[in-house]
Amino acid sequence: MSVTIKDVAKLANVAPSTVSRVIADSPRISEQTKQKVRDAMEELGYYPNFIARSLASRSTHVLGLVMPGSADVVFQNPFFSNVLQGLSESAHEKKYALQMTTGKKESEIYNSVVEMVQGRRVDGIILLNSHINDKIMKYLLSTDFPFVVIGKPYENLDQITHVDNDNILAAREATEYLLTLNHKKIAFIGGSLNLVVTIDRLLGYDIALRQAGITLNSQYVIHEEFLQEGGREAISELLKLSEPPTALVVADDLMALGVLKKLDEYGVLVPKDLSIVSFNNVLFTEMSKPPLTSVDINIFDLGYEAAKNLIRKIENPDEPIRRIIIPHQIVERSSCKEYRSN
Amino acid sequence: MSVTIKDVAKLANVAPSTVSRVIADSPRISEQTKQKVRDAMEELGYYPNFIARSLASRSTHVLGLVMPGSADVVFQNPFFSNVLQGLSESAHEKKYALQMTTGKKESEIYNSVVEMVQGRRVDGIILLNSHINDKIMKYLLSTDFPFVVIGKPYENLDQITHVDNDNILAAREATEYLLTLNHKKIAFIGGSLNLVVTIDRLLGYDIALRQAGITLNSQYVIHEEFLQEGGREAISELLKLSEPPTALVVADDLMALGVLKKLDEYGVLVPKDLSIVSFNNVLFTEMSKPPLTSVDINIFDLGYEAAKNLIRKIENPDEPIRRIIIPHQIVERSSCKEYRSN
DNA sequence: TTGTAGGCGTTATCAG
DNA sequence: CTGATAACGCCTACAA
Repeated sequence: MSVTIKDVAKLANVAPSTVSRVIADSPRISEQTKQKVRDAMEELGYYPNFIARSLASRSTHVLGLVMPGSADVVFQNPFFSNVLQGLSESAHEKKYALQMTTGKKESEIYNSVVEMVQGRRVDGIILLNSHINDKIMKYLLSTDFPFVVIGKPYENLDQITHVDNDNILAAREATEYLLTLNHKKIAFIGGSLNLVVTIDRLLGYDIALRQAGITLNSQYVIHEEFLQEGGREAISELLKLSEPPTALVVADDLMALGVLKKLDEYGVLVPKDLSIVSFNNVLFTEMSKPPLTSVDINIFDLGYEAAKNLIRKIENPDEPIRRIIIPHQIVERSSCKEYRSN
Repeated sequence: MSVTIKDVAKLANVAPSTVSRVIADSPRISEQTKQKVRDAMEELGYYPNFIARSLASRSTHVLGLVMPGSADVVFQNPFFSNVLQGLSESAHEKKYALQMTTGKKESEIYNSVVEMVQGRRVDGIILLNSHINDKIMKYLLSTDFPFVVIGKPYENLDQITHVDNDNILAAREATEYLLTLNHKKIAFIGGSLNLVVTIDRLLGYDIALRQAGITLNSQYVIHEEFLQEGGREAISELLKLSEPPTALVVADDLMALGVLKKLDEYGVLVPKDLSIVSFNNVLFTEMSKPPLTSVDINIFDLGYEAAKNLIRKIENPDEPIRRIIIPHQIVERSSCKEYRSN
């Protein structure tokens, strides 16, 4: 069928094993024969068969990416494209391919992962969306198959290499930014408490308030899905309060966009009546009306580092467990304003 | 190392080939031995090695997705996540994995594709972003390796299975919609003319105008990248005209968002002063201010059908070339208004 | 219905 | 520095 190592060997008058060595650029082959073999490869249009190579070398040079359920809203979030871009670029630089797996239900995804791992389809795995009680993480940990998580594992922190932001600090800073602007009544709108990101950002918010001597008002904390629809629901509840907040910490840009929309419907002006700071700093934050002040978490880097460290781990089993923290910074735009009590 | 077909064979007291047949659920094996073998597999925790299976059967059950350059703006477009979602779901249903390949430059991407194909890494390939003079398409065509394109090939239309919208019609309808609202001065803002989508949408726009007896004003046609930044550049040129348009056909939602932003800066009100209809109907169209009237092209389906038809083609080489057209429909929101001349 | 043996295209381990 | 030869784990005639 297609041209194999044997054909090349024959044409170059060497043994197949020699050709193999030339492919690997082994230093123990004379430049002369190398050239001879390369010419033969060229002439025949030879390309190594990756599958055969994988089988023999027991490594695929493929990274597996576990995606949120295909019906999942997370998919729609620009966050996703951004990590993917980082992962993709990093993998490509190191000559690794990226393979993704999905499923509709959690259990389906779990099975896909098991198949990937046991079936030796990939050399390592990247986990997105760290949440409480993650079975996949536990499984991976039990098989000690190379993997990294983007975000922060809920358990076994010191046994899992992960790439994350310091979300506690980030949320704290975001909240402090609002406090600096003289806001006292600051609400928090976040996604599901099953997600570790939500937990961390809520924590940071809480810490900032405490330090400012403000006790957390439980009516000011709302959890919705990380989707704009969620943000919209949340807002009406807040506005009904007898003492509505003057500022909002929103855990995701897309949600913030929904909030903005809803506020507009209610005739609430941003930032005049209400200030908003959100997270992620995705593309459209500067396109919204008003442009959103958002915490840039450098999503691309999250992906880039994740792939990079996974590959490290694959190629060097003794690589220590690492916790990589990607820096963040508040990007000020026009959704916040100093509060004046009159 | 890990448990193989031989271990199972031994435990079940059968030959390895029998185990192989049980895996393939061959009808020529008695239910009795099947059960016996399955029990053994269960007991040993056996999982077939995909790599070995691929090598022997000469098929990988992997689809290759060729992505735009990793630095490319297209990556940022929600369009991308949406096709991916469709591809992913479809592939998963048929038990195929999805593998992506990137590169920064066109040539790098080309090489990745050749490697994928010659290296037998994948069983078929999905091409995104059809443009003029696509070398990858030509290469694939020359090797008659299974592939489908999402969008419309520029050449060899009848030799390439592709999944597309009727973009000419869609653009025509979008323009007619504006004409119905009494607009006469309608401008077109599109992406690069290298992209077939742009060509088609421009064509549809032109047809609609002609039919309405309006001759195309070349100053009304502007091409920019499919990114919001592009949209913003475009707008200032238009507003400088002595007879600025009263309506805009914008070839992409993200661009339209940029346009909206720019218009806002210039104090132009939408839809009062200017009507806008755009394409794709991605998530944020309903979140913008004002919500955008957009042509829904059912992006998910584009992806879903692409994967589905590629798999068909892989599993049945005699499958005819197909042209699959995904329907579209205008979703009316608040960015268009009837034009009154006074 | 089941077993035997060879092959898929490489890499790896020995020799030499 | 290079050549045999045996894996890698599974599939598939062919034989029984």
